[in-house]
Amino acid sequence: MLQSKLFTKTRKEAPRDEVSKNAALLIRAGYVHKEMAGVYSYLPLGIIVLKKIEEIVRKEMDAIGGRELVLTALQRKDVWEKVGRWDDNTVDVWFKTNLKDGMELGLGFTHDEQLVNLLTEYVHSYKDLPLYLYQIHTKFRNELRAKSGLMRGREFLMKDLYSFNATEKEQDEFYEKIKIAYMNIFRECGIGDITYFTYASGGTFSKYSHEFQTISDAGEDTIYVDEAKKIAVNDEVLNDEVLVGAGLDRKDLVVKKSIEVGNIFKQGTKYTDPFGLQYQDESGQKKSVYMGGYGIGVTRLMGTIVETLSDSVGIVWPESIAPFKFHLVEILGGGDAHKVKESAAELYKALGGDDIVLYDDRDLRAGEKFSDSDLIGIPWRIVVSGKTLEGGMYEVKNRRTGEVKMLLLQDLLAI
RNA sequence: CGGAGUGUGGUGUAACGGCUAACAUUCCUGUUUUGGGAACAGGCGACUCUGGGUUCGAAUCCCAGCACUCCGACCA
Repeated sequence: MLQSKLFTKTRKEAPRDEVSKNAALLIRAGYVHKEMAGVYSYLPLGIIVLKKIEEIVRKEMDAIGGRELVLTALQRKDVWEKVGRWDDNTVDVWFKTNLKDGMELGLGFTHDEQLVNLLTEYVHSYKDLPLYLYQIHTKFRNELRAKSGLMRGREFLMKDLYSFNATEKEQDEFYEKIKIAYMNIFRECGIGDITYFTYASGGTFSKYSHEFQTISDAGEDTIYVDEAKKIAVNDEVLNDEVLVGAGLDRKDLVVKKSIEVGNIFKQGTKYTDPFGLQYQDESGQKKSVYMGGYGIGVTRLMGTIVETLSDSVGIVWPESIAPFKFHLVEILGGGDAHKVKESAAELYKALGGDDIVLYDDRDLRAGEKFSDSDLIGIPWRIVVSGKTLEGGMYEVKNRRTGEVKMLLLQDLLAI
């Protein structure tokens, strides 16, 4: 991608009202635009990152039998009334609207009810199970207070998977698989070593749920971490019973602030029973379906990665989700501009072109280009200039470590 | 929803109740430059959040509303 053609612009200063580190950097680097409190538009650079995160999530969900679908953002009142959750006093994050004829609609803040209701038309037999359905979709929540940039928004992207099993045992087996899939996702997104499997308070059905918490001072949660065992307990359920269940000793725990990047719930028949979602087993007997819900805030995950991995001069993307692998920066001054451009264009192709390389072809001074490069945070910066042409090598800088090396083309391609 | 703070060109800031609202940056033209946000010259860009009030006169003082940020509560 030619940087001159990329619809984006960096800025030296973040807007004064954007205090959170993740949003300030993403705005300055041109990934997102703030529309209002808790509501952000994603610019071309931002959508590339978001899509890469989504692809990691999809890959892991598909690997454990997930099937993707998209439910509607507009939701029916009658479906919600079946479980008594339409009332604003019960659910305080509703955004509601009306059809022209006055009928009330809700903008989905979750899709458990809607999906269960939908499945009553499709699931009747043990042969229809198990079923693992997920979507990556915008959620709307009328938060009393949006905050922390992308972390707690009113409109945000979420991956929500729902499991439907014939037996509790089958669900438990799936639950173990999703734990692994989730840790894979966070590891692939570069925050595996600071993200902890965490015991948390449960829903109505199960005693506990589990969360995935990433250590960060910007977090809203407080957790107690056993760093050796890589397990944590949320402050809200810290008691002896939980500690014993988790195999933890109070004296091994350290208290940390953290961001909840994912959570998983066993919901039992909490939703399936009210909707009458049942199946007939081999003997023709009707039985309840066991359900589970598994969420990852995709945009929150993006914010968390920026929040935890960036440094004083800008964002540091892990290679897996960086918008580009290489940032090719040509420096025209002090050399034969024509030759430098020629060399840069050749290298651009050799490295893989449009999707792999962001090519800073803008006619700017070196300092400004380097600053932009640091801010945007692409893993490898490659400088082509009169200097590098002379030596027949390329200057390669690792954004994360800051290490600078002079490499021949073949070594560069091997990165 | 309770408390606090802040609203001035796109962005960051300035302006005693008193001249045509200033400076920097961004952006546009041109010249000269070119390895860590260059220099010079010229130019575009603001009903000072909105509505009332006080005053000869309001960006400035008062009231109300709205927005944003922070703290708290809340967070299936």
